[in-house]
Amino acid sequence: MLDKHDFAPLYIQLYRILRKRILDGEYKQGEKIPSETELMKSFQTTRGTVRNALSLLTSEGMVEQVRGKGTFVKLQQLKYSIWNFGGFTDYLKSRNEVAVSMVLDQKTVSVDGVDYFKLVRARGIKKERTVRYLTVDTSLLPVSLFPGLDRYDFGKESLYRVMKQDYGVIPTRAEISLSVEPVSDRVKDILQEDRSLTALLKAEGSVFDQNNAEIEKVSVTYSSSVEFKITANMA
Amino acid sequence: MLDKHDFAPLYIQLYRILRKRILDGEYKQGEKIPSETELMKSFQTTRGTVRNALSLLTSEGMVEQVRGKGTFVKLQQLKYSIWNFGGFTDYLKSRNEVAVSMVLDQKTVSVDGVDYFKLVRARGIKKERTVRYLTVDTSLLPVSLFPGLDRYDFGKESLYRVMKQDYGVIPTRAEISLSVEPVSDRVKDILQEDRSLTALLKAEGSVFDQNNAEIEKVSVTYSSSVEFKITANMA
DNA sequence: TAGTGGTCTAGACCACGGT
DNA sequence: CCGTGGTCTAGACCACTAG
Repeated sequence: MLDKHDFAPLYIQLYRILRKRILDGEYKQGEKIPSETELMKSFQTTRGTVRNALSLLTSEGMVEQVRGKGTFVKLQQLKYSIWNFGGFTDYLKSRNEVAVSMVLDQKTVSVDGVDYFKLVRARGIKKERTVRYLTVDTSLLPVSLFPGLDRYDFGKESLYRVMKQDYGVIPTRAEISLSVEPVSDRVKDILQEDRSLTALLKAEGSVFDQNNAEIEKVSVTYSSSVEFKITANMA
Repeated sequence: MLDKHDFAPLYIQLYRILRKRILDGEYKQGEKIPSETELMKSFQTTRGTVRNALSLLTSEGMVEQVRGKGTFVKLQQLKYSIWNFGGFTDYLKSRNEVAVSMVLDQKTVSVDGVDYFKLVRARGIKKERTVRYLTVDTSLLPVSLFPGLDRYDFGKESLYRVMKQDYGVIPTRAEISLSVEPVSDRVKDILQEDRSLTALLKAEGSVFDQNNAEIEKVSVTYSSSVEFKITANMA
């Protein structure tokens, strides 16, 4: 049931409930979920609120609404085999590579009145005696969620391991926008790119936890030697 | 003024009007546009309709709504978040845009002893009288799977519609590799990119049907105004 | 305090799909 | 025909911003 006095708006509460049911398999892939009218009644709310919740799910690609028929679970989750989001270190370990991180900058910044811990790292792999950096990452982590994060040495610690084990925050979903961006000479040198090259692939977005709270704003510039592969299901 | 008997819903009409004013510079970058209440009055409609229109502009990144202050023009280069594979036409239709295709090349080629129908198209949207091309696509379709495909005019037909309806082939999965690639002046001109720009985002890969048979080799070059968005689940 | 956008209610009519 | 989602109306109260 929805709680009028909850911190979150009703439509967000409903959205979370429906989302959980889908992810838990209560509503299965391709199946019809209750109609807007049914949701209205069972959650004792109005259609506007129900539609706000459903429009969130629709924009996330989790359900599809069809006029005259109903709302169906889509769950076409774009899978990707790609670096970084959700486990650079783990990914490399599974490939029998040794991950290395170099902290380029580390400080507290304020954006729109919110304090963030800003972490800029070059990340790559070590082979024999040589290190090859593959990405330059900038992470913004809310101080409110991760107090004392500046105590860690992220040249040695994995950020995601700390988030999970020491703060109990589990990265669950990432919304990422890709673009081609000009890069500075400094970044080119770090990634061992030729100075004559002008632009690199950049991924920018947010990472969310299981409660759909934004836990990290992230921006990653990829070396041209990285292959960015994704698999998309379009059923 | 909005027309109740128009083909398009009121909020789409209002959305188009506001978008035009922004693109024409009537509302300038960073400026405040009329409040929801003012729009209600001047267009003789209700707040729900106004908010539907504004939420379209917001999701496109053309305006930003700030509680207590107002709605401001963002205009960070209008970005289209497009997932091209599996439904360029459908995607645009869902946004009430008109998709346009221009065939740049069309012939039969042989690769490794296999015959393919090669189709090169520029694809984009039409607004009023102007066409804006967003991608340049190259498709290689096996002649064995699609005999007689050269009869179609893909300046008018949707390739995926023909594949599904006329050949019963349903695109199900795509494996795509992203990279930053130098582009020719010809492509720059088509996508209305500055000549000084050197590289664009390119997606290259294969599309498979429900039986996991490769039905299309594809290569897409994206205009820099396209925002390539993905959602990744990392659970 | 006045104005803004954020949320919510309680209705209404419509176009569409399936019976 | 009925049920579905799509659109629209006409209000309401709230939290936030600014003068």
